[in-house]
Amino acid sequence: MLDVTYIRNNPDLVKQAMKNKGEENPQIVDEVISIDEQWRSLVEETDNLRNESNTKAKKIGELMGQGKKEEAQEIISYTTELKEQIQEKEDKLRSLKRAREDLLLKIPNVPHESVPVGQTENDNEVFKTWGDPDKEDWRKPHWELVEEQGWIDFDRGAKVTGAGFPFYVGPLARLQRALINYFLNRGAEAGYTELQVPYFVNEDSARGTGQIPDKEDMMYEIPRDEFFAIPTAEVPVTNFHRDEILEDDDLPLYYTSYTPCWRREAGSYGKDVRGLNRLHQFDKVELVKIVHPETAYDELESLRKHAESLLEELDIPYRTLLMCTGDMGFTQSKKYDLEVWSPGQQQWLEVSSCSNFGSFQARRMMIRRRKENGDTEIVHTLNGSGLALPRVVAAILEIYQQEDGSIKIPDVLQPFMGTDVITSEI
RNA sequence: GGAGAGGUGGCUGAGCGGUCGAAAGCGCUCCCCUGCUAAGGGAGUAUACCCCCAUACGGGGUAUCGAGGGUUCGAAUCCCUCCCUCUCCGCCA
Repeated sequence: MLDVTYIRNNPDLVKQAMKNKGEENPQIVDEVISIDEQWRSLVEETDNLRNESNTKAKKIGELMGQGKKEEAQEIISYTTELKEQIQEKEDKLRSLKRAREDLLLKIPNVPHESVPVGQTENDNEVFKTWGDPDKEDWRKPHWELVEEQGWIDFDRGAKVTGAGFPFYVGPLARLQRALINYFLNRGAEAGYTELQVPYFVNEDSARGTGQIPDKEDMMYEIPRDEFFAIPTAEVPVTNFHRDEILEDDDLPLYYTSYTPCWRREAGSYGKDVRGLNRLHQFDKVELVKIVHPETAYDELESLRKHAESLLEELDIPYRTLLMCTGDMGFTQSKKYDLEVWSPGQQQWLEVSSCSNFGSFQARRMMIRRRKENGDTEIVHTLNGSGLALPRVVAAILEIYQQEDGSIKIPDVLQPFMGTDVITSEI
């Protein structure tokens, strides 16, 4: 959510940002400003009436104390009238505020000037390519391999829960655990504090990071207890500091957290959901930063580099995309996607998305910092995956597979695996 | 799940229908005194929003005493619903 004052002072800039992001109705900027104006003038009127009412109520108290009941009674009949007027205005105020809020929630974050303007994924900029994607490849897609070897059981997963909830068996379960450990350790080395978090969150938290309104369809719900299963660790981790005022000394805050993630993925079927490409439950190590507004874009670069370094250490070819305005998402001001090369599928798979949200999330969550002069200021938040497991696993299975169907283990994972190769016999 | 107690400012803790945004203590900040150490004196010290002044500073107002609703001219104080914490019982990893 953007600051209304900011919108009021920069209406054209916000409208242009909306157009660049492919939003169709930039005129809601004008609507917000108009409603805000009405709201503000009504606030003033209402506050004045309340002031009068408060003053009179005190007077009544005084008179009652002195036993002057009749005089008090006169004022009471006046304040009773006042009360009705106030109530009327309060109702109007409430509906104006809600209308303003509804519109504000429809205005996306303003992209940073370094973000390329564009409509679709074709306008994203290839920021960096690392390693050598093998375009002509004999290797099998990971789903064939894992089924042959019995490493991932999609069918039993479907029996036990449903499609998109696989079992990882034996060496594959161990491989995932190795990756989780590796990612968490690397996060710790880079200064991220590890958090173990609740896997269900309440409505306020879902609202804080922007899953609701609008995106509630992505989440599994537990209606009886009014919880949502987290679609990413971002939700509990960022909400960790909701409604807090942080000291400047505390900033920047870096957190990392491993969690399963649950996503309904309603409406996505077809070939890009094969195997590990898209699941309803998957594991992810998430990175979250809460930072001083002035350093946010530098923090985004270091976040991106950290995520990239993980892929480099695993020796997996990847490319980094700088997302264009139209493809970056509603809440982001700048975003990089990291994609690994899948030789078995001959395509790129997204394994991380590193974003700067500016003050957009923090404003909804009221995470602030204390400035030198005592004022408060909304902080900036960032997050990125470091990394999402299934597609990294898919890439490892495809890149590291050998002709006999065994999988070499990347060097950095061997200490966690206790072996340098996995075969069906393990 | 059952029974009881409670949720007040950074913390401790008063207040139980009017003059309470809230005593007192602690902590913190600034100033004064004291030539080290210790101690003493004074002032300040929640958040959000609106208005004035105007971009620093300042002034005025409104709301908030777990959350939401209600009673009342007036609620931290009374009533209702919900959330959370603590104690005992039950259950359990």
